[in-house]
Amino acid sequence: MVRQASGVMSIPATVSFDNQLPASWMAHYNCADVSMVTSGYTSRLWSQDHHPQNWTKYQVWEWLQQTLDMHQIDATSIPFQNFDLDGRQLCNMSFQDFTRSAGSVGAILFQSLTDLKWNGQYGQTDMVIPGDIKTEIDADFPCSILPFKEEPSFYSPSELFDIKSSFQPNVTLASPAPSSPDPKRSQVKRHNPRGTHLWEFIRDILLNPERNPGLIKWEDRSEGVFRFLKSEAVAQLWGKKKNNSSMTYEKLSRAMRYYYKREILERVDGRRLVYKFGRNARGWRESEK
DNA sequence: AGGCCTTTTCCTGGTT
DNA sequence: CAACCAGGAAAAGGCC
Repeated sequence: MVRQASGVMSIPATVSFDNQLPASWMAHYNCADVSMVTSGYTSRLWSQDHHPQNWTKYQVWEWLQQTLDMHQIDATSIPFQNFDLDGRQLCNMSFQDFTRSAGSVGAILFQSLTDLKWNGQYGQTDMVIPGDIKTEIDADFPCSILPFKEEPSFYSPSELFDIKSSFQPNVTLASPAPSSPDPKRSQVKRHNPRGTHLWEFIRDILLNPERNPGLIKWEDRSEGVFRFLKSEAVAQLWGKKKNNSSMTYEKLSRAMRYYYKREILERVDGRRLVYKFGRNARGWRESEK
């Protein structure tokens, strides 16, 4: 049987980088309003009225992640702890500081920051994404589509609600960063970026109510119970993300059922299209203190 | 190269 | 009957 290529990306289930983030980042992350972070955050991050100079450490971290994602650079290839800085400190770094802190990737980071400082927008120089949706795509799909699609515009603007996972630290980075900038480790590593797991994709739709066109809704926000309103539409969107035009709710739901065993989801009996986040699902609570 | 992991695909059978 | 739900089985791909 010939099966369709799907361009699947996956992340080891066991990855966690909670212990790699500087304490200050985690503190910020824990205190952050998740809905703010996932919806308007990225656009605010790039906007003129939020100059890099004024970034918090957490925003620096966000920028770092998104820039790496844009360039398909493995996040583990740079020592994140060298960027435990706020925006002011970051803006004071010279080109040499960047290369010292991140090897060859430092040049890319320097370029990104320079663009943001002077243009208020990144990607003026080398991005191939056309038009007005560029920034939005970059921000919203930091690690999903660029690597496989030459033309990310296959996402129509209406589909550009945030499907992003970058705000969730425990899935985006895979392994401990090296303690010092090793030139070999710091080389640009062109491999497939971390994809988003299905449950994260679902979660991120839920966390963007204002931009989620009635696909999934919370049934019980505090308990993590949610319901699919447009099951096939969600499946189609998931399929698009995976470059798989034959995705259906039937198949998506099979993948969802595999999460029961791993306690990422809990079964909700007797209610059609209803699921509940389990103890191993992260990042969906309003406050995760 | 091979094993692990997360889906994807298909299927049988049951339920709403 | 259509749309779901439950899982088994096998395989696709990606990653290490």
